[in-house]
Amino acid sequence: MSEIRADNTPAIGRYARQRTRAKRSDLIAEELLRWVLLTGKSPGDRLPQEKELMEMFGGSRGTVREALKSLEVQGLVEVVTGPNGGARLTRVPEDRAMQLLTPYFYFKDLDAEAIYQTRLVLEPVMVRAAIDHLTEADFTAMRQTIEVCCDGMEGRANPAAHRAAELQFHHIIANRVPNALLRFFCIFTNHILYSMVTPKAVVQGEQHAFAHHVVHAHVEIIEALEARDAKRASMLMLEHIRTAAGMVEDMEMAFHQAFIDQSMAASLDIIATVTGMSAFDPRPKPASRQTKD
Amino acid sequence: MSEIRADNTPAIGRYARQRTRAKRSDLIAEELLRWVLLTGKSPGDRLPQEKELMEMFGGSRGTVREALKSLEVQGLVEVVTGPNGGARLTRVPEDRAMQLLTPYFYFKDLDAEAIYQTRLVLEPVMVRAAIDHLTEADFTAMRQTIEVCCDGMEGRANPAAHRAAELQFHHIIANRVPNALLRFFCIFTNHILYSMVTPKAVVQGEQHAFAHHVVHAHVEIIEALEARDAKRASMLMLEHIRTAAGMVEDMEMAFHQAFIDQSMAASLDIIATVTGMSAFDPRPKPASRQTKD
DNA sequence: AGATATTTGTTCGTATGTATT
DNA sequence: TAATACATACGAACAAATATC
Repeated sequence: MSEIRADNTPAIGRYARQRTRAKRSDLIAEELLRWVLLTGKSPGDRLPQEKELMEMFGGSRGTVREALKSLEVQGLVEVVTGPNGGARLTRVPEDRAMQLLTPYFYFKDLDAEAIYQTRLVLEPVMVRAAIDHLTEADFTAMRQTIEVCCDGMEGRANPAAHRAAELQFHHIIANRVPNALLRFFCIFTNHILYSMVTPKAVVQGEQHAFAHHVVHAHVEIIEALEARDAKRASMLMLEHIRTAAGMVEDMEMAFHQAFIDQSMAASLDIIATVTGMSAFDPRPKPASRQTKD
Repeated sequence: MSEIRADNTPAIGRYARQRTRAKRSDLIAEELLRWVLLTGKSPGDRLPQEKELMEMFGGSRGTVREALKSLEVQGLVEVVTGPNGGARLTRVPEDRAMQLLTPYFYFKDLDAEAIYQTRLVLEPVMVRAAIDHLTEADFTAMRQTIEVCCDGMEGRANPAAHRAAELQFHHIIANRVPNALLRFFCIFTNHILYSMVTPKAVVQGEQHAFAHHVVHAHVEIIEALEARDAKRASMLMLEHIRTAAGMVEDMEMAFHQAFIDQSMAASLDIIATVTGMSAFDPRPKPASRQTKD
């Protein structure tokens, strides 16, 4: 009745139409979170331990643990073993938030154009917002990224590090945007660009012109930033992104279709995992009730 | 070595420094996700069932279930009971993604200024991006939101519905932005505004001037949109947000400090929950082994 | 429509690992 | 070092949901 919506326009603030009946563990997670917020807990405060939770919500150990798992995955609590252990309320770490949002774009077929269009909007604004908050350490770090880029162009740094450095430059600026919402958007955009575009761009050798442009632009931008010339810095950034976007499109870069998080891509042995799951067994298996020699 | 970072600048693509030893269920969740991506599964495809997963990863039922729970919470899989049931790969629903990201801003102390600053950047761009993709149904829906606003001003619609309609107008436009990344940012910004600002703004009666401005601006914007006049529509939107931002600041609106998700705020009996947990017991408790009769 | 088989959901009891004291 | 408190993990059984016949 009070709901207004065009065909596929979901109403704001409406959540998971549960096609299946809500599970008990989900209900408990919800209730627990509500309880935590309403009792005014702050980050660091302890939640009741598992036994108490079992009593409070009338679930078994396994169920309560699944509920806790839910909150843990969302980055809302951390849980540790030992005396004084248990679940503690936490601030959601920034990387966790990005990690949680990334899969949403898995099947969205984001291409370089979409990402660069977004950067074109955000990065100049970002520069204006951050320029008065950049520290000496930031400038030093930014210059370091440029050095790595130079090394990369001459083969003295590996391509992955080179690419990372290019984006790290933007990350350093983004990190000084005071507005948490805007800041997150800036950082996440670079994160997603890094996640999706790195591999192919790095593999191909033809990005020399691209790399050259990046260094040149970054140097100019640093100068404007140090002079605290917001207008010029913003304008340079706009031109930089615009130019880079054009070059990237020319490079006809391919994306990994099922783009894998950097966390995985970094640590993985893809081959081993694909060829046989036998490769898996990080721990020698708890062996709870096996004879121990 | 290859890592370059200013003081608190986290490197892009780096993830949860695990302060505690990784849990087995987390490892399994990670491996499973990797396996799913590498075997080229598409949304809708089935994952192995619990029994198989236990063999694949060498964990007990409970452990495997916690891993599955992790993926489920992230919106990556849905799991159903019955024959041909089990976990299926899914596209992460948009509302799920927003839900996951929202808690990150719990303790960020976002204020109206920050949100409106972000809208000021995004909304005019959003208008340009969406203008060629708005349908007749969209215009109809937008006009309906305006009607509700008018009703609200005259007390014929409840304040909550009134406020929702105001934002729904923007949501309809945002929903037609083709760029998935930009679209998400626009929608999420409105979502967070709705989550944080609604209650107080609605409670206070003094928003009449605000409501009046909104209706006026929205009517003008619709006209420009229907004329497919991107420049004018964008400019009107910019003015609209700027004006609204000023009025909102004057209204000195308070936020709920521990802002509770709409999903919760909607369904909750806060009082009941606070006064006594006894109020909780959505199901009469499985009563697995209790006498039944 | 009803019975049945399949697969997840939940429970209990118990053992193991780990950090604090 | 030993005792303690807590999470982590295992395994077997039963409950509930759902597709198929």
